[in-house]
Amino acid sequence: MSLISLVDRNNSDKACRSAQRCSVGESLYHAGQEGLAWRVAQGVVRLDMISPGGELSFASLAISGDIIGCETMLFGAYTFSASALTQCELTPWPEGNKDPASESLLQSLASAQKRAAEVVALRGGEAVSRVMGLVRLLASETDQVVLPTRQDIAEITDLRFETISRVIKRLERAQILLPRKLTGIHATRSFDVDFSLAYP
Amino acid sequence: MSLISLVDRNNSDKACRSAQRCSVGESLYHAGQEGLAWRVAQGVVRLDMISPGGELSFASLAISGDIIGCETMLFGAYTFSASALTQCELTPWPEGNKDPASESLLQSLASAQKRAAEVVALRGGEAVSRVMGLVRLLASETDQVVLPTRQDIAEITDLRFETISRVIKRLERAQILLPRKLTGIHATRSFDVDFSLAYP
DNA sequence: CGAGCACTTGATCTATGTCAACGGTAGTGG
DNA sequence: CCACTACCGTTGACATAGATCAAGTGCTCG
Repeated sequence: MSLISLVDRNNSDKACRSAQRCSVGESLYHAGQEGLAWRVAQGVVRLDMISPGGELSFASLAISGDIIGCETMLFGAYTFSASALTQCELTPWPEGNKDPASESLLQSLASAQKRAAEVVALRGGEAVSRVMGLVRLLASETDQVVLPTRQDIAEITDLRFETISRVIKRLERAQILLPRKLTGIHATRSFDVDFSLAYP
Repeated sequence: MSLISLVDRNNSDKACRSAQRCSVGESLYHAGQEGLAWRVAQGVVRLDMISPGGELSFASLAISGDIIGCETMLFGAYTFSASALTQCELTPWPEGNKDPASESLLQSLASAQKRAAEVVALRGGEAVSRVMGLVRLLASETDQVVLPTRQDIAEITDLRFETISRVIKRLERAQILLPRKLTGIHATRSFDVDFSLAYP
């Protein structure tokens, strides 16, 4: 968990009116700021909230199709901070010039509740199954993943990064995760590794 | 976690068109059934989903103001099973005869996301703080709680009931939870105890 | 009375946390 | 170019919170 003051120095936030592509690890917006609501068109977004101690702590995930930041339309400020866990694409919401249709809002509400249940499941049970749960979520439809940092995975699953490191190594040795050093387009950070899932 | 076949034998579900009061522990509806969507007007509801293994596993909480079961309006069946963690009151949703206004849906979406973050927080950190977190959630606005069974608390916080028992006893001895045997109206089960929070 | 359920408590085990050392890869500045 | 710092990741040794197993209490219900 980084201190807010540190996070605030990161000025790479996205805030314009058109569709946005963002790369792994990138910060999208911060709690307390003004801004738009977005639909996650591609990828997985990590949401954090400001804990009583003033640090950012993991709050939830949003994946393809989910709406994030809609609090701004009610309160004029984001409740959560958002960052990209995988490559992702955001489009401003509500879409086009039409009013948010209650049909689509109802769908969003239902899928938000489903998502919540999935995230809750990532924080229960044994370490291996939590990590695999997250990997499956990240890999959904792709079966190729660039994993977030061990620290990110640790905060999402409520484990320690050393544990995550050991778990992932174990999965590699068991040939369940098959690493491939990234050479091409996707590699944004030196330590990025592309994994395929042997048994998705 | 009980098997579905066992749970299905419980026929005490609520399903009529008017406001419903339900007492602690009562089952409200089951995943897969048809039924209405509800607004939780009072109390706290536990939602479970059917895990891969076929058992019911804790999915989320809904508290005063939240909308539950709205999936039925889209899919014709509940995704989750619901049961009352505290005394609670449900009103059919959408309210009255009006269409679900997109304003109120937007609010519901935002508060669902907030709720998700709260539930996630109940599954991280030390045992004591998880339990206290839940107790505070249950006691919000009342500072008097009838706790759910240790087993319920255990499933919500991803701990074991023996651990919950030890934690609660510890909090009692530290005078943070002040037990009072229930005599009156609220006691629905022999083992119910009313707690006040010393430092809410 | 016996069976069932919720709870308590002790003894012991273990998965995960904690601490610490080390390697690889930028990036920065002299 | 090299030294230096800052991350990210791996691995070992050891500590511990919580899990597991087991026994026992009190209450209710038939």
